[in-house]
Amino acid sequence: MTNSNKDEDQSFNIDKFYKDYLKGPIIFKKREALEPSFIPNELPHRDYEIEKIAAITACALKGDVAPNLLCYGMTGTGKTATVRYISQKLAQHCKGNTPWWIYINCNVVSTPYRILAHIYNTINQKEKIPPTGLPKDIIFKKLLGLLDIRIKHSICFLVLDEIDILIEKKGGNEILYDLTRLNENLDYCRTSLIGISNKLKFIDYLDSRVTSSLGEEEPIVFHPYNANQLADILKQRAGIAFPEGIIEDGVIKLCAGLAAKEHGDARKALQLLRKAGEIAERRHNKSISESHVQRAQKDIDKDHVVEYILSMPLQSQLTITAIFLLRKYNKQHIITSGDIYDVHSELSNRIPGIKQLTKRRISDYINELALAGLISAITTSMGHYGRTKIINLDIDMSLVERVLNQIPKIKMANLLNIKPTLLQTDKVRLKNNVFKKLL
DNA sequence: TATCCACAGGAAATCAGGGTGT
DNA sequence: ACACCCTGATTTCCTGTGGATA
Repeated sequence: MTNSNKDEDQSFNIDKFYKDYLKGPIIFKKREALEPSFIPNELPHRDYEIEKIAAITACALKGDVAPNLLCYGMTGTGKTATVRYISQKLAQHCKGNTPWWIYINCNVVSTPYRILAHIYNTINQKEKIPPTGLPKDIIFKKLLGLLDIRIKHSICFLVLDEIDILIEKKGGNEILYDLTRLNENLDYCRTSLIGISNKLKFIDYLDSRVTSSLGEEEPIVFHPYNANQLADILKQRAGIAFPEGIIEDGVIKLCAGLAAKEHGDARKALQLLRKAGEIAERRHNKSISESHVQRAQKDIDKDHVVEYILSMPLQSQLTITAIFLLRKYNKQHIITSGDIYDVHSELSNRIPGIKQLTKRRISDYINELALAGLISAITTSMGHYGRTKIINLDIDMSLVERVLNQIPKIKMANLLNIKPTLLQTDKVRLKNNVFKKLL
């Protein structure tokens, strides 16, 4: 994995490991069946939603444009899967002009320019639009031409997944408006938009010009699955993914129950089952038991934290390092955003090529960390002593230390062993005493 | 009751780094 | 070489704020 555990792993023998691995019992028959991208032949408990979307999109079979459409629902309620399922079915029943489906995940393809370029590049694999450099209106015109020439008299569905993220950014409303007006500028081809959103309230931020066009049809709401429904989904997928008799009694129920607690997230349920299977596989067990699921649950939470921290920009990692140090060297100390700023400044001075940031920027980083659930930050007024955020680390200190140690620049500068100068002053001690009284 | 602290957080501007066509 | 484009990160500028204190 990393070279940080070198000492413990000295005796690791990779050849033996692979040989043993192959000798172990077969747990998976088809692992992909548990992946979020897998679309099964049947989607249990989504009949109502399938029927509605099928009704709205059916006119594409006769070559007519379908009205634009919005799908709402929390993560793991089957929105994307349902839309993909419909696209497959529609293609099966189409004679002649099969509609095009272009998927855009607005979390990945996140700017107006890139959305236009992505659509263009999906249709035209030969001559691609560069990732940056051209004016937007040029791309728009090129796209119009391409749609008329390549797609001609067919229908093109543009699926905007996680559309709420697009709206939050500047220019999001404009690009949506442009996309809703594509048909007015096209001679032959016709396009329909399907927006998929995790948030219900995102429609409030929508430009009224966009709302009227995107809200032609009543939005389709995907309700969370309950534990029984999740169990049905798991049984179906487990039947594909595992050979018979691998799963012990109660495993499905446990996965379903755990995921039902998290707003009925089917993705989480499937992830649990897959992870449990992988743990069983690694331990050379012949079947998957409830203890594997419990272990999987713990691993998933930890993995999430580790992955998140490692994927953050260095400045953000330094912010959490600052919080870590404040906690490490003074357990009683109340941490405020000002403290974090001071320590962050001290740390950034120790890493070559890293700029000291402003308070404003640190404030944003603190909010991001809080949003990710790594810390909690509560704005509190200390009266005469000002208004600030009181910050607490919400994850295990030893886990933070281990992860931060994996970041080369932090490890090299030995940041985790620096006692912040801030904590060595009397100023902070006095402030801390006043704050404690007030709280 | 006015004051004042230490920020919160919105909006717009700026900068650097990727690119374009001419 | 040059003028221009797009993006993401950050800075600058700004107004707002809850409640202990004088």
